[in-house]
Formats: sequence, C-alpha cells, structure tokens
Amino acid sequence: MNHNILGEGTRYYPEYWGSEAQNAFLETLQEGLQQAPFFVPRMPRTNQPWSIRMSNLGPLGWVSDKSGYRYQPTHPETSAPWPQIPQMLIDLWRDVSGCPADPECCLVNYYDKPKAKMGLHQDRDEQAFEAPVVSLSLGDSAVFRMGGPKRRGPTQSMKLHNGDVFVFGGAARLHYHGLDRILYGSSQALAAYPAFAEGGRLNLTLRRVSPIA
DNA sequence: TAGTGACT
DNA sequence: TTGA
Repeated sequence: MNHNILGEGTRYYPEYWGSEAQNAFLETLQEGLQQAPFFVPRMPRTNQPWSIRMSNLGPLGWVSDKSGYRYQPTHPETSAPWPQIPQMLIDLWRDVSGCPADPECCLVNYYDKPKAKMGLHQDRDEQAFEAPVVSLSLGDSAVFRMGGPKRRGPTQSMKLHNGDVFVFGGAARLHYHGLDRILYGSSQALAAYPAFAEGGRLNLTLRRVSPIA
C-alpha cells in the first residue's frame, strides 16, 4: 500500500508562478519588509532561537516568543502594524483556496541559512480550520515533510521548488508537516533582490485566522 | 545538496 | 514545543 503525501485535502501546483509573476511579487515583498523587518522567532519557555527569520503581512501576524504562539496585529519589535497582503497573493488565495473569505495573515518564513529548517508541527493557532493553508515557495528548493494527524506515524517527503504552491485543507488541514532542509544555492530566483541577498528560500503561507461568518 | 523519519 |  503506497500512502501518498498528496492525499485528501492537499493540492500541489508545480510552478504556479513563472518568473515574471515572481519578480513582480518579490519587488512588492521587498518593499513591505522595509516596514516589517524580519525577526528571529524563539521557542516558548526556553527562548531558544529558531534557524529561520520571519515576518508577516496582513491584519494579523503569527509570532512565537518566550510567552508562546499567537496572532497579533503588530510587529513584535517595532509595534508597527503589518503591511498589507499584496493583491497578487489575494488573487492566488481566491484561485486555489476554495474559501469564500479572504486571508488575514501571510506568514513570511525566510530560510536564509544553509542549515535553516523547521521541525514537524501542526498549524493550529487559527480559529478557522475549514479554511486551508496556502503555501508559496520562492528561491531554493526544499525537502518538505508531510505526516498525519498525530505526531508519531508515517510521514512522507517531497521537494518543493521555486514558484510552487502547496495547499493543505480538509482532512490535511491539521496534519503535521515540517521542512527537513533546504537545497541551498539551488535557485537564483532571489539573487536580484537586496533583501534576500543571502539566497535561501522564502515560504509564504496564507491563512484565515478568525472564524468565517 | 541521497533518503530516511520515530523517539525523548 | 514550529527545537535538539
């Protein structure tokens, strides 16, 4: 029996965006990040820093620090509101999410170092599990791992590449997932942008946070 | 630049 | 414990 990572509730759109769309978006993202600079998230309680850098766009941003995980309307270091979610991402959400309500958060994870990764976890801080999580990959390819509803249990890995969109909703909405590692230097897509001069991988995840009326 | 992948 |  060959249980497939692309099971019920997940959808994979290889190279959803070509280079023209990517470049238009990266330009906009770079501007947004001037108002919401990357910060280093930390583990609750231990305060241990993560290997990635993070920012957000939209009315709500997801943050993790010593006091826990939460969504909040402002940047944790500057206290400024997060920049707007670019229209290109709203359009992407409307195209692939199947959700009648627009996203409220775009979490921007920047895997900027060769060793950057993220352990297996659930996205469960939202109040609208009927809306999917929509993930866009830009830059270096990465080894993504998808599991099931419990932390222990079978997992499967797949590569995500520059421009790919991965959607997990339905039965997969609360499934464990993580990022084993990036294939550092595998893409030049970020090279022209000073904000992403280190290269690496950007992952943008669109989420609905509050209940859908 | 493999692929693996559960336990504390 | 979205880490080690």
